[in-house]
Amino acid sequence: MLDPKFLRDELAQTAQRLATRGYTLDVDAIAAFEAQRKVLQASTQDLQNERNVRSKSIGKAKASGQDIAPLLAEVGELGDKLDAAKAELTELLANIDAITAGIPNLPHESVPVGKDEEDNVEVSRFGTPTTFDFEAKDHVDISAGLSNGLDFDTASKLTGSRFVVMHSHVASMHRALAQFMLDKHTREHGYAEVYVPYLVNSDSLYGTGQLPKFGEDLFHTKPATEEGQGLSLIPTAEVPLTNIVRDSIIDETQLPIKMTAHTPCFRSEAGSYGRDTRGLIRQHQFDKVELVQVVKPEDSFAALEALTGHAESILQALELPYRKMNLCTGDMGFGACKTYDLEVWLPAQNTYREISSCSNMVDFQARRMQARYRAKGAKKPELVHTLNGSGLAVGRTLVAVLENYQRADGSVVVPTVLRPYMNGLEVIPAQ
RNA sequence: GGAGAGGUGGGUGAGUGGCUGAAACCAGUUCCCUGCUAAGGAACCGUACGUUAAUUCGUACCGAGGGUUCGAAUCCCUCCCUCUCCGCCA
Repeated sequence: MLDPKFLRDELAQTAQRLATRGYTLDVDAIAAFEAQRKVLQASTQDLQNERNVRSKSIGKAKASGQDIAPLLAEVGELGDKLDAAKAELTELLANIDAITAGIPNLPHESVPVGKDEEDNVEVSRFGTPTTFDFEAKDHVDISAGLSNGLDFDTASKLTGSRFVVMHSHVASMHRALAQFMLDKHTREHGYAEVYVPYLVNSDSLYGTGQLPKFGEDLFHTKPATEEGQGLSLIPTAEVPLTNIVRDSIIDETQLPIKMTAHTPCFRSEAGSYGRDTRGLIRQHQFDKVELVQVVKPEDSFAALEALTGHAESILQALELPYRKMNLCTGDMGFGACKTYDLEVWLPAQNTYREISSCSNMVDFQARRMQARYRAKGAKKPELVHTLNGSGLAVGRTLVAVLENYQRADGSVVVPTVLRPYMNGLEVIPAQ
């Protein structure tokens, strides 16, 4: 959510900046609603003041034994007028809320202006794309030669499409990857490990920006109605981790807060029917190790660089070739002010694919969550800045390892850093 | 799931219809006294929105949402959460 004052005062400028990300701000509607709001709010408060004053005088009159009947008669129609004004104001505020809650974040000035992923800007590259002196297989074919490591048929029997069952060494490598990531972030990068619920309420989803606009991307435990309090499966650990600081005022000395969690993530993938139907790339359920930081406003852009570096360090340790992209205005997520995507090299697809997305949300989520901190000596608490990033998506990392570490005989080498987590196994043998 | 008790400001905790935006204590901030590895005294000390020259004034908020009333932290209803006992269970 944007600063309502800024939105009001800099309406034209806001509209212009939002246009770069393909969002059309209804300037006229907002201006009209705001003008109404100001008048209506003032008049409603005046009515309330009058009622308070009169009620108080009734109380005093009664206490001193006077007859209060005439006073009561005077107040008669005040209540009706007040109720009407309140109702009108409530409706107006709801209308304004509906608009502002759906406005995406403003892009940072360092974000390239562009329409879609074609306009993202490559920042850096690590490693050189893996090449083979045999025809590279994709992870589905590779795993088929490894005791059916990835078993999509059984998963579709159990549940449906876009789910997977993993077997034996592949399952254990999947676990090893998550363990390795958590260990690295907690031991080397200063993140505190956190275990969180996988079901969250709608307040949490509103706080991080999934609601009210993107409810259809989530799995809900019961139909999400307007009043519904049904729980939803988390689409990312960003939701529970970030909402830990919702509705709280943090002492300055507690910042920065750096948290990491390994969780499954559940996404309905409603808008991607034909895309990535093969393999592990786009699943309804996947594991991810998430990084979240809560920082002081002046630190957030430096924190984004650091956090992205933490995610990169996993790819580097696994010696997977990747590139770092600065997302353009048109390709960024709803709440992001600036985002780096990390894209890993997938030989079979002969391309780079997203494996991590690291964003600085600045005060966008903090304002929705009312997450603030108090600086020493400051009278007013100030909104914190929040950041999050995948460190990394475990399923896609498994894909990248299988494809980049495959050998001509169908076996797959286990990356050195994972071997301690896999009982010293050096190679997953072909069947 | 059953029975009972509760949810008040950073913390503890008063407050059952008006003089309570909220006692008291602790923590915190500032000042005074004192000079020493302590203590004593005083003041300040919630958040948001609107308004103002202003820390001025106004409005709202005592788990959330409704209701009763001229007036609700206080009464009624619904929901959420916490605690105790019982049941069940990984």
